[in-house]
Amino acid sequence: MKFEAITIKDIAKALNLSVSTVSKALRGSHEISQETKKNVLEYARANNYKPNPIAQSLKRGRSKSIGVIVCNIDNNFFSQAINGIESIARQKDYNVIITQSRESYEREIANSEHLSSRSVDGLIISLSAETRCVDHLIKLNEKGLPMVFFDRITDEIETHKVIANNHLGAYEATRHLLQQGFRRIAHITSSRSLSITQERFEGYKAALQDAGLQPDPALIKFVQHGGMIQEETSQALSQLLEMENGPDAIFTASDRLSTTTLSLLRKMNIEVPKQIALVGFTNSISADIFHPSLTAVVQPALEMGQLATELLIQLIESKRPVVEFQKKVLETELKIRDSSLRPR
Amino acid sequence: MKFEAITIKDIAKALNLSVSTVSKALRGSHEISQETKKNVLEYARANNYKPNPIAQSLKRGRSKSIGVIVCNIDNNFFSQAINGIESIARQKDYNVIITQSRESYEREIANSEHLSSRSVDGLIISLSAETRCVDHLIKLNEKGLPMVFFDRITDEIETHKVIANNHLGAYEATRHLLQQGFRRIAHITSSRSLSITQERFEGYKAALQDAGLQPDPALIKFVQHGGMIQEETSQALSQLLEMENGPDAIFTASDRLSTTTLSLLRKMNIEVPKQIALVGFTNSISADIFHPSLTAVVQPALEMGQLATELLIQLIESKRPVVEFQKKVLETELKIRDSSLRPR
DNA sequence: TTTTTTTACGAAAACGTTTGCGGCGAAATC
DNA sequence: GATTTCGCCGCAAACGTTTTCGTAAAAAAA
Repeated sequence: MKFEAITIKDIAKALNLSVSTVSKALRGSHEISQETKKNVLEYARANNYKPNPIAQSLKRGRSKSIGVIVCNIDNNFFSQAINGIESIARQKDYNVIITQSRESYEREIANSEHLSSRSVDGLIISLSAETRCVDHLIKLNEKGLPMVFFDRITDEIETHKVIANNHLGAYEATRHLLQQGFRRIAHITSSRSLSITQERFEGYKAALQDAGLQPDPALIKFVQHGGMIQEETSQALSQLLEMENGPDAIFTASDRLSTTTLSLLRKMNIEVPKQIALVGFTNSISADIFHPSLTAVVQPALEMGQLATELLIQLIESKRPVVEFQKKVLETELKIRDSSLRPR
Repeated sequence: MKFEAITIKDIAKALNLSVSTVSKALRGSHEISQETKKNVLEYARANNYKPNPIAQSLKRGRSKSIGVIVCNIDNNFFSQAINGIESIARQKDYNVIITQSRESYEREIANSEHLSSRSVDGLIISLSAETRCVDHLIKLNEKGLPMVFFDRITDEIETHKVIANNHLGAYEATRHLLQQGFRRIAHITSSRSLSITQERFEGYKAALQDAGLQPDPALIKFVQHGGMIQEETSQALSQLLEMENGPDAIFTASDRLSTTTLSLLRKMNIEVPKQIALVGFTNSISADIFHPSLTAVVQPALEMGQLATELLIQLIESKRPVVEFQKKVLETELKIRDSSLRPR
């Protein structure tokens, strides 16, 4: 509110009461008579009184808001997760401040410090691709700021975590390609430092090994910024295509990476899946109208966001310090479409 | 910060100064000696002092934050616009609180009130599809809360507005279809109450009329929630397809509507553009890997977000009340791809 | 030396709340 | 009738700042 904005003081003056009485009446304290309460509540409602959250924050030391740090909003997985976060937060009367690291370590630090100094009551965070060191978060955590990690997590901080079953998701995707008869399956993935990268990589390798194949290092490409910088993806893809004994299929390990790879293959006039098959992690709602429609490992993004938020609020509102932390693993779903089907 | 968090008081105590002196020193006031300033600054830096923004907000009556209300984050146009908003905001040291109306009038009201009571310094808003009455915003505006509309605007409030050239964008899209030889061009669009709906509708009609054609009301479908509810889109599309003299092309007027329509057509095994051509408004970065690749009117979403934010901050920081308001119109771009090409 | 100006700092109020504590009148207990 | 209890309310401090005003001491002017 800018101009007027009625305060407790105004109510007190109007009703000939003290501010403390009004405050207590509004909060329904037992030490205020029914009649006074009624008067105050009525007057408050009639004049559209809204407590000033800034003052409340200052006084109570909590802001009823939670901060979110993701690498990028403009990404189906994260925007869906944010929908989940928002739905729970609004239900529990918290509000949400969203920030983007854009895969930059610097910005992740800046955002986390900014949020904490703005007194968010807790943090939901998915690490940036550049992040190798989480000291900035450890510091905040030690100061008592509750936090929950989701998707891209770290082992260095003990707190609740929510992830998809990346290992199994990647395993199933790779196995599916193997079942279709592909043998030279390349893997384009994100920064090596990311937990999701490692987990999905392991799943990929496990599937190959279970099929009696050795992973070929030449077929594995790490893209530093997870597809945010198209040039990086393009370079990785070109290297694969220039091999004398190149891949007959590609498994891409992140949302942006998958769409970019498909787009690049199309620009190069490489037919999918005829020349190269493709399976990717993606939460794009348009995967079925791609050309070809894209076989995808989809994560329960909405549920992950919801769960992370529930855990965070639990942490925030817990009376005694929480010492037992959970790592929730939600299942992915493999949606088989055209891009991975062996042409007869 | 939770536990410790060093305050001005702590600095004052440590340096044997008063709080006011420290405060002034930190802000570089001229009435503090160089030496004291140096001491204070040094101590502050050494102990990682960060002013408490909550206290500052309370004192100064401004929060250095701006609120954003869009219908849906999970939408390319809006997530790109938000990227633009965030980039300018961070540059000018504001932070951004994002909320979603999800096309609901109720939630738009709730969000706007919540944001204003949280003392955002200004509002950037794109109206929901359900919104017919903007009294809630008029009230806030009259109270002195600066606001800027973008994309889905209203004539009932005098303030800065940022839109794309919807009329021309729609005109060009329709003309392109006409040039390709299509004659029965349907139009699937959002809620009638939306400014973008009207502007795009007018552009569509103008193109038809300039080609000597009369718009056929039977070919025009208004979808209440702008494609957020798939069933609504599906129904509109079915009605078009069941006509005895149905359309040979469709022009969809919003992001979600376009992808949903393409998806539905594919599910129905209707070939695009062979049986029906398609042009849509969309900012999807994947439009070129759709099947078929989608001819699209794309809006300068990022720039729109940036411009809206610049205008808002201008409004917020202006000394005297602004009375002259601008309506910025940015040009769209028609990206011609396969979905609209007349098969030979 | 006395007066004026300047410099450098502190006291205190204010922003809008919440909350512990003390007080006062009336009812209840003895 | 004196004491205790209890219901109801106000005072004042506190949260961390910013800002106005007052005032010492030092410097400059007389």
